[in-house]
Amino acid sequence: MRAASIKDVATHAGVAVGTVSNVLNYPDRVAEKTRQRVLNSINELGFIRNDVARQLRAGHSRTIGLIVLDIGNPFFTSISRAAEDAASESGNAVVLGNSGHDANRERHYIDLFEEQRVQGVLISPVSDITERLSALTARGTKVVLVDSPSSEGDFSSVSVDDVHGGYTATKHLLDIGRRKIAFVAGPQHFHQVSDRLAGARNAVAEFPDATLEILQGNDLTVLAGREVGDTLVMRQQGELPDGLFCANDLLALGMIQSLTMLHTLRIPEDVALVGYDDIDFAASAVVPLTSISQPTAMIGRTAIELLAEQLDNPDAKPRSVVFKPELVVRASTTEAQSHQR
Amino acid sequence: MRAASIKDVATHAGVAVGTVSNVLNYPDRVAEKTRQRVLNSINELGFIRNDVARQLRAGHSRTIGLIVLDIGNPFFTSISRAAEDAASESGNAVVLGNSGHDANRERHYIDLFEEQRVQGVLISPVSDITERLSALTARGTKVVLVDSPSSEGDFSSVSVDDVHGGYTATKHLLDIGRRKIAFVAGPQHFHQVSDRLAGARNAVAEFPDATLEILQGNDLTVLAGREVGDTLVMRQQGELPDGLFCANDLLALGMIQSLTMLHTLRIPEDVALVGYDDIDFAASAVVPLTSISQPTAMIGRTAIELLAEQLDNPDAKPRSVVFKPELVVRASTTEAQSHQR
DNA sequence: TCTAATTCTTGAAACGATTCATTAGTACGA
DNA sequence: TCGTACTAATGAATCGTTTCAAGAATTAGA
Repeated sequence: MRAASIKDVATHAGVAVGTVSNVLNYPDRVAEKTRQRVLNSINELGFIRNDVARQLRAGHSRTIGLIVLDIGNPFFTSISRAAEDAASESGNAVVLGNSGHDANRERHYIDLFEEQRVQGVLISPVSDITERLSALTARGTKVVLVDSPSSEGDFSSVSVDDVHGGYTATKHLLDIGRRKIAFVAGPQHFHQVSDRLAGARNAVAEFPDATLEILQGNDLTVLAGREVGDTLVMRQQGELPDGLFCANDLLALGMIQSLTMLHTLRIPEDVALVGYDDIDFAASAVVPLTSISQPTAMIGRTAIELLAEQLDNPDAKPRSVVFKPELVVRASTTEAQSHQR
Repeated sequence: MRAASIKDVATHAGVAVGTVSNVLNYPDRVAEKTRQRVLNSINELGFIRNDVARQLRAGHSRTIGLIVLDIGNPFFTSISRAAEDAASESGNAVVLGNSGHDANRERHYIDLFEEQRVQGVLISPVSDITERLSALTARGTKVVLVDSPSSEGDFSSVSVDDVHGGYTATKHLLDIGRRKIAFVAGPQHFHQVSDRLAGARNAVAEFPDATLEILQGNDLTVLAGREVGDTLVMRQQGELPDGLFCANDLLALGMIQSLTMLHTLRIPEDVALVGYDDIDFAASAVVPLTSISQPTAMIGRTAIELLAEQLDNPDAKPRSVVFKPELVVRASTTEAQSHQR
């Protein structure tokens, strides 16, 4: 009941193991007649090549590890889907690990991937693990940072200019006349949060009569957004911001939920709202959400390409690609509520 | 620059390779002094165990393959997260493959996983691939069907009683007095769709004055839901259904989007709405969605357990677990719009 | 001090593929 | 018929572990 090996096939076909291997890898080195005989044996025995043995001999696998911060966030789902597609074009598979913003799980996955001798690791880091990643690189496993700029240029990286995105989002609110801006934050040690806030600050600084308030959420989830929103709706009318910029779309969806609950506040008339990431659910929210679109498909694909670069030319300098995010205007910031899509 | 092997460690520590292996796998077979010496060498050389070689020797990997229908659907994300957690408790890793309802990609992943000699495959099948899966089993790779009942009892399976779920959803609409029911379908060759419809039929049959209409969507996505919704809002007032049951939440969210767009229809007063899956975004929709909750975490975890069962006892009969889904009532079907959560 | 029992350590074999230097076989021209 | 040139096929070595029978070293008991 043991799975058939190349040796079994060789015996069955009456040839040497090397010949079977050639049939699989260099078919035209083998005479037509022999090849047919071997192929028949392969079918008859139900032989499936053992990739583990192949990898051992080759010294590396056909696998790429991807470690994301939150698989429940459509932003990362979308990236991983793109990475998977791009990788499979070159015959590689992507193994997905979900750190869930937990440094221990992150470490666990790095260890696992290194033991599995993956070709490379794409990672959206939770914590500062430059050291661990350098060790990885030193031993030959390539690393590409995803959605995180390379601090010292040690690694290749794909990222999106979050400061610029934060600026764009906030500038848009200011441009439509809002002056009492609030930033709905997530935990500020997430660089995504602090960078977007920095951008918001830059934009507000350009308008002397504008103010920026920070509403602290304790996570980047819908629930956290609702919690922040609930505190907001309790305020006096005059103390409300008229422009809200949320650190991501999940927060923004939670905000919408809270703000529309009592039907006392109108979006965007009373409060205009901008999210970040432009996830699919943002476009299909009941008040379609203006958001900052990140090219997730490009991010995933580029990560794979940067990795391929490193693999093809081991001495290549790491390269960083930074995308510019784009504003997508929808009903949550447009007074004339057009219903077009 | 080649990664250090166990042999390098042995040389460096002045012991035999077998001893290094023992330090890693059976530490108490090795004298304290020797063990320390070996551990030092391991650290100094930055040795990382090569899991590929280990697997080759062991004959199997520590990896489990999971093939889902749509990684963009939070239903599957949630299952895979649970499976991953459960697997990691026993030191196994889950490799995720996304078939995207495409039979070719499905086949591709099965091949890949078999070549990688994964311990087992958890799969939510697109097409009827019983034959291919039987071949897998015959060669020693265990199979567990996920969200799909085992047709002939050939494989272990975890599923949820979709007929019952469809019944429950529809019965709820009938119980709150709705009689003109419509089922918003996805492609009917998805068994999830046809089963839920069957349940809906059963419920409607219990009420002589009730009717059931089928609105055909061409996918199980938010966009498809909007398309169906758009055709619906064009209808005359009298021809509208007063109770809608959507084949899944994504469709339902699209429906809400369309129905509320023109502010001519009220949910639930004019049309009550029930979805299916109870994804996170259902609870946080602006009209919180009544839905049929599936125990996704349990599904993922149980799939891993069923697999473990097969692995521990290769002769164990396949076992099928069927969960009952549960109705979760929210504002989309409750006239007295309570704002509690 | 000697023997027996116990604990440590050794190193070759095995896992299943690929590689590559050799050998075997074939075809052709002289 | 022989030699040359080429194509096919062979099978041992290799990748980095784990396993395990056997040998070496240590300890305990008398």
